[in-house]
Amino acid sequence: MARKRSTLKDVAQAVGVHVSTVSRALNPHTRHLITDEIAERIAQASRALDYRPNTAAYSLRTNRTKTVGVVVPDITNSIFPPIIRGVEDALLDKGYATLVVNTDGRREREAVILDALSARGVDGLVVASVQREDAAIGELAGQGVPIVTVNRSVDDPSIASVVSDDAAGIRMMLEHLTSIGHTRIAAIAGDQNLSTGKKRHQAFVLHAAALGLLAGPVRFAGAFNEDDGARCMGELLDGGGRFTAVLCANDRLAIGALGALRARGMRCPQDLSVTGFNDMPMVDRIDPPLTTIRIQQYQVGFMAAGVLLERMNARGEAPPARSVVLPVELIVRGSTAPAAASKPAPRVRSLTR
Amino acid sequence: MARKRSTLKDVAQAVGVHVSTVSRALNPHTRHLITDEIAERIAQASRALDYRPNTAAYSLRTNRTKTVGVVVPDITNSIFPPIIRGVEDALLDKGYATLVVNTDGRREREAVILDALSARGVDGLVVASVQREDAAIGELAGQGVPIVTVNRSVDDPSIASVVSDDAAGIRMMLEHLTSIGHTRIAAIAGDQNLSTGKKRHQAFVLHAAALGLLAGPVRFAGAFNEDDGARCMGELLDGGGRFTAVLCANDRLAIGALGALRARGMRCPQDLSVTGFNDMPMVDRIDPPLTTIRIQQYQVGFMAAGVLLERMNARGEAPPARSVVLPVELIVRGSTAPAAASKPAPRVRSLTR
DNA sequence: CCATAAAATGCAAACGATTGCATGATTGCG
DNA sequence: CGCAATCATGCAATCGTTTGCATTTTATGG
Repeated sequence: MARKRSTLKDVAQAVGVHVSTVSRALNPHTRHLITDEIAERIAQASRALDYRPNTAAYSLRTNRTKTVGVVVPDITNSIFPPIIRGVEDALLDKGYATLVVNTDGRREREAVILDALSARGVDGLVVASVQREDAAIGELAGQGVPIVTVNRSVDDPSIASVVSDDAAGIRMMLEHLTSIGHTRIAAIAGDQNLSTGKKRHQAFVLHAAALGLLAGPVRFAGAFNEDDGARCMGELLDGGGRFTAVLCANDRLAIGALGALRARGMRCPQDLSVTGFNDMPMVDRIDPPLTTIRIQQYQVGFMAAGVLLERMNARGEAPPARSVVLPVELIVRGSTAPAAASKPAPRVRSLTR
Repeated sequence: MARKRSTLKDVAQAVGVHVSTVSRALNPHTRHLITDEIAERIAQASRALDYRPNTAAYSLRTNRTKTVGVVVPDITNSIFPPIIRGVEDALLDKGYATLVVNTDGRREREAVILDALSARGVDGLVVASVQREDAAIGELAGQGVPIVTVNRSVDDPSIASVVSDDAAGIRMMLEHLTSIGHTRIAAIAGDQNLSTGKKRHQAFVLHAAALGLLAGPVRFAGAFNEDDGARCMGELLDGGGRFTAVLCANDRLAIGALGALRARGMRCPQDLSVTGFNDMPMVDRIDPPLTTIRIQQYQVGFMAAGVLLERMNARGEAPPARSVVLPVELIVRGSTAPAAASKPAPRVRSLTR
């Protein structure tokens, strides 16, 4: 970047030694091969000349790019930036740079994306956009590319992952709801092709039964977004089932659900309690503030980077896939209230159309 | 990344030509030097072998990395992801990868960051974290590094920039407020070392005078965040000046201000109107929904990438610095109401402490 | 049909680092 | 004091591309 970068050769010339000596002196790994005095002079000269190793040359020779790819559905979705931040922070001082790419959840685009990353020869991959069955990921892993999925996981247990404790989160939420008197609980579930969607829904079914409450009607959202949340809430309300709370598979669905509720002139939490999952930024500021499950977004990213480093540094065979699960926390806010104050969902048709 | 990548040599061998011929045939720029028939055979072989050029070797030889750095204060701040997305989208199909780094607004960290980018030899820089006077940026630009600032600009006009029309936004907001009867307007201004803080505040002063209204008390926030917004709002209320609306230099300040307002038992917009700037995601869902100025975040990023490409491709002297200003839009929501309904700020001390 | 210009391809030298091996210097020990 | 072992450094090949120049092939025109 600077006008004229100095190279190993320049430093070697300045000190009067061979370039290989400089290389060794500057590499902590081979530093011990060099006499202290010479090494010191080299260190000084390298500082004086502001020497920076040429990444391209290093990569070409060693076949390591010191770059990792981070694949997310959409960086614009505020669940991901903290995760990315965690990954970057964990990797930066290890000398790794981070290439973030967006798939928009589209399969074809994912192919193009992975192509671009592959062409750049990233040393490893942190993937947040994975589905439960993911051929592309499986193939790459099979080829020996270090991979760790984050936030979501694939069903294949041989792929390392760092996720949040979805099941515990749902259980805690259900316990919270029952503790304030709710017994009829509906759900807006997420995409069952995603581990988060699947796990959360399974937990809902399982723990609802265990707690002896009536799992109410369930709608499955196609995507984890506000529009689908609104649509599902509309369908639930139109469906005529009886319930006093709606458990949503994530915050965005919950936000959409709240919108649909309001559009029909109903109030949360007076008429219906609504819960989310993730504790996205700002959900504490919306109306009503959302009761949700807080996941450790930054930590998840940070740990994923750690697991990835472990795999990238494993010289021989890949270490056994680690599956890290981080604890979650229940955050009670204004969108849930005692069931006593709630009326069952009305059976009336929606007002408009 | 794949087990064993094929190289130019492999393709050359397969076709029975020299590697330089393959190189030329595959490069659109030199493609015309090669006989159509051979070129075609090379194209096929390269496809069959799934040949991908080695980025490291390319970079080493040409001294271009096909990588640009994007420097933001914090990717976690939801104003930036759409900008980054715009940059990435504009650059991806031109074959450029994007390295995003966070400075956290800290100067020392910025140095480290730029170091890391410099070491990686990025071809250009999109900088969103710039201050009005920025030595580091000026120096890099002086060294001939293609740079464009985004969202913010530096005072030095020789640095290219893509920003939103801050002045127009403030004018529109003031016009909106006066149109609904406000005449005494206070302000929470941003950091005057940032172009956005400075420009918006200048516009406030200028247009308030032009509209013949009473620019009320002003507080300067140190950072564009909720905490400082709350603090400033507190000071305004304690200050005892009279005003019916508070114009905040951005949404986060406004959100903090709303919090402080509520903490004192006052209501928005009944007691006081509050306005923001940027139209961040979710500000339409908070309570009350924020009246603000919508900036074209994605477009700003996209255009910045375009300007950068122009500079990176300029072989000889850098083209004259372009300064692009994108239009903004007034979004009226629930946080502003006619002044008639507002009572002047009370002169009482805050309730707690 | 040959000389010559033009077009197509091959050759080889970079780019800047790493690293196995060779060599020269030093040390230790008998 | 000499020989071997050890240590420090130098040598040179290598990674995969690009590209100026040399060389070969083809086309052109007299």
